[in-house]
Amino acid sequence: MTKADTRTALMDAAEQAVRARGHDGFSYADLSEAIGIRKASIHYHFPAKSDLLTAIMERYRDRMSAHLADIDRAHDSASERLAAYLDVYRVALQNCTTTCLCVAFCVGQDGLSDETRTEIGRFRAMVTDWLEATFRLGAEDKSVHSPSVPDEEAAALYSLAEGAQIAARFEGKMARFDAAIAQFMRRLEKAG
Amino acid sequence: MTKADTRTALMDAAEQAVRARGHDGFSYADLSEAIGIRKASIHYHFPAKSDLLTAIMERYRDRMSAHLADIDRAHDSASERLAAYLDVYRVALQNCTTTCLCVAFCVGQDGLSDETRTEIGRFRAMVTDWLEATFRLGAEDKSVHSPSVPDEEAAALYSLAEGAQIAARFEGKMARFDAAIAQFMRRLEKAG
DNA sequence: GTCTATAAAAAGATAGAC
DNA sequence: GTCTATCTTTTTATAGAC
Repeated sequence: MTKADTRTALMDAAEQAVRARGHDGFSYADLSEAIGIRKASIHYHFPAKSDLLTAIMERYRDRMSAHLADIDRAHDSASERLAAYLDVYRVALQNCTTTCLCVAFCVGQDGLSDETRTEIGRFRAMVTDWLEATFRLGAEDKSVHSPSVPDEEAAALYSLAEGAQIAARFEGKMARFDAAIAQFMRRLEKAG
Repeated sequence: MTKADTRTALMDAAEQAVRARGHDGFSYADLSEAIGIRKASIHYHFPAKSDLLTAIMERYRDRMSAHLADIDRAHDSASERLAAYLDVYRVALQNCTTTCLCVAFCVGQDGLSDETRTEIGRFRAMVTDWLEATFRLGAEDKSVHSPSVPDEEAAALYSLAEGAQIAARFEGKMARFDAAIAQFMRRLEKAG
């Protein structure tokens, strides 16, 4: 394993752990067991746990940024883009075993470093901006029914997506996620 | 302080701690400092931490049950009841310093005991049932505009309320909560 | 009921050999 | 880069005096 490989493996294991158990719910010992490396060696890659937490949040933001760009490339209408957005959150549930990293971090955020919280803030701002822009497009291309003001639509859909994850994760049923977003989905013009 | 008083003080401190930092984000040492009692003494009231967590979730369910009954007594229309419901979640934010206990517990739930999780399940079922019944009333009394099927409305509003809490708590702005629910609020008939 | 004393285990982190 | 060894602090919990 190269240095980069080990680093990636550590970040992968840490991200899964945070999403499943929260940032206080796992230790370097857990990662040690997960990827087969000694506890002390992890400190070479990430001196403090907060460095690791910041790194996975930063990576998540990059990933989401790429996701949103892909969505814009793949779909022209606001309705298709918003449906694809919700699908990202749906997939992140991993059959109700995890939430997205942002939801997992936001609870108990008082225990996070300033750096990690800054990353979360950047992530949320990016998603909110994209949603607002997409709802503005929806007002233009008429693909979203009974539209409200874009910033309220953005705030509502973001909250709905995260809340739906919490519910589905707790109940262990993907159907719970789909039920929560069903009403919104009916506001979207079917792709023709 | 009587035994009951100490028990209550411990539960109050624990509930605040879970809502602010998550169930892994506080220890008996924190409670010890908060209420002025030795760590060891806490074990007399709650032998294990999981007993304490279960107790506060159970109490929260009782409190919410009373809340919902109060709402039904105070308001006749579905629209007024749903507005009052959202206000409960608004108040629970305590100026963006805490979420409701249910949101705080649901993230990192894998670390909870079966007993605690059972209590959470009962809580969620109770709230979902009440929301469904209230949306059925809304279909009757026409106080909710463009109604969908009650169970989807219930799932959506529950998720919206919890997601709005996460957003407002992270951003530290009550306005964020209000923005997320604004669209829904406009579907409600103003009280006359 | 609450205290002191204690302990076993876990967590985050560092030093230095290889 | 990863290891062994070590350390400090924290966490949860128990025993027994008062």
